[in-house]
Amino acid sequence: MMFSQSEENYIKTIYHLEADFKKGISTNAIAKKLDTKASSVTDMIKKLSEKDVVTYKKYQGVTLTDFGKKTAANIVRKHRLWEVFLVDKLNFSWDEVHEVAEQLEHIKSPKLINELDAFLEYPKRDPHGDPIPDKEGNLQIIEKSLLSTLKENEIGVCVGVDDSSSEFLRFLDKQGVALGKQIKVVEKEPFDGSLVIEMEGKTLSVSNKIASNLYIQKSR
Amino acid sequence: MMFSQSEENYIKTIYHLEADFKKGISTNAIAKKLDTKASSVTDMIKKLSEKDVVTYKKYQGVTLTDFGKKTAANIVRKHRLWEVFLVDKLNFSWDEVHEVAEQLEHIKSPKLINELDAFLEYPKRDPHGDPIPDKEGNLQIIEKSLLSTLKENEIGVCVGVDDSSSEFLRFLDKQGVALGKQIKVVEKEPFDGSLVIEMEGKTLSVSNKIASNLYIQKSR
DNA sequence: ATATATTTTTAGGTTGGTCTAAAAATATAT
DNA sequence: ATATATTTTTAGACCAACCTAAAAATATAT
Repeated sequence: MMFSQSEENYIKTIYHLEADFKKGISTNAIAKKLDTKASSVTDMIKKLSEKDVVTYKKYQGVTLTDFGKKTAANIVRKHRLWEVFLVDKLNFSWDEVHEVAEQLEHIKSPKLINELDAFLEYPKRDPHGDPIPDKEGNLQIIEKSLLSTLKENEIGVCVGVDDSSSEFLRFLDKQGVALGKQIKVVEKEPFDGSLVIEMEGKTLSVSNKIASNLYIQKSR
Repeated sequence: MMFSQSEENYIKTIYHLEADFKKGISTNAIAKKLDTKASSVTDMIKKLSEKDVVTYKKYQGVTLTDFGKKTAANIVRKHRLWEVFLVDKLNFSWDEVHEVAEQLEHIKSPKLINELDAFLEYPKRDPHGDPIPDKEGNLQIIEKSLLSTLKENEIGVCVGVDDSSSEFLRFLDKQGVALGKQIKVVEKEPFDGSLVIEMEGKTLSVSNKIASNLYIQKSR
């Protein structure tokens, strides 16, 4: 089955929404993510339902079928592999990759994506720490916690970001925060939720907003 | 100015046709190349004319403006750089690259293409020997002659193909013919236009059809 | 429980890119 | 030079993907 770019964008969006909110994704939620109107979403949902990508009952929201999930995982796989390519080979920084990967993910060629995977030496994560689904659509889940949920003296490694907006990522760059770096919570400030952390010997203070968008894999 | 994929395909097609037949490309010629109907071409031509990509007088065919030429060269640049990438980095063979490059050429990101160019070490030719336009749209012309026009005992290097169909390219692969190989015409057979050549010490006979699709840069 | 607000769907319209069929312009042949 | 053939354009339609505005269904508040 072949999908248009537009269809692929809907499929991917529903996939991401399901990861956050389980089943029954609302028309409005999709419309908001894709920056379209609810009526457009209804139209597309009907088409995707015809194609057995989603199950749909009027007014009850939408859920990906197994086929839909697999299709979505494949698009995400392509998106994230391209992101790795852009960062590792073409000197993009992690805040620049998204919009280009949004285009590249729609290129249709199984050989291309398999060869790219091999060329990049089968990466497991994209530049933001998100896992790359394998050919079958399975993706390994990592134990990760928001930095803001760590207790004092807990130690972990930075493995991902929740918000991946350019502003946030550039801010992290400026602070010297990057994936793989070890972080130790030195002190938590109950007043505003900010916390003092230690990273590469240096001590710095991060606001609650930052801490709620940084994922840490706890060491134990 | 931003162009749709469809517009870009028309622009590129007109560019290639102009390279072969100078100015005033006919509606039918474009329709044939793009495998569409003449009426569709007329519609699109009007739009491209509005956007100052082509000059157009009813019934008189179409010619690219300077702006159109530059736009076209940029698309061709992208197409050919991607072809180099596919062959050099992803193990594609020269007969497999075209349709994927047809998709990749529409990706919009100046940074992407400049970094790709650098990553590939500024290649001057694509895998079929065709020149890659530079950022300004200039492309270096090489002195090349069809193998069929060489005289006996003339020597040259294989620098390109005219027909780049998969069948032809795979045939060349089978014969051991590749870009950069030195070829010497040993004998010309006036009867059927076939000729005997010497390549890497081996002697082989090639039909006129082959010889009329292989470009040689003469040594002198 | 009823009224009000919100969400979702329907109905109908727009745009880009395509098509067919017919009309108009140009080219070719005798 | 006129008739015929070919090419090109126009007119009108279709489809995908979007839109607005109104109607229908569902959710919320008192």
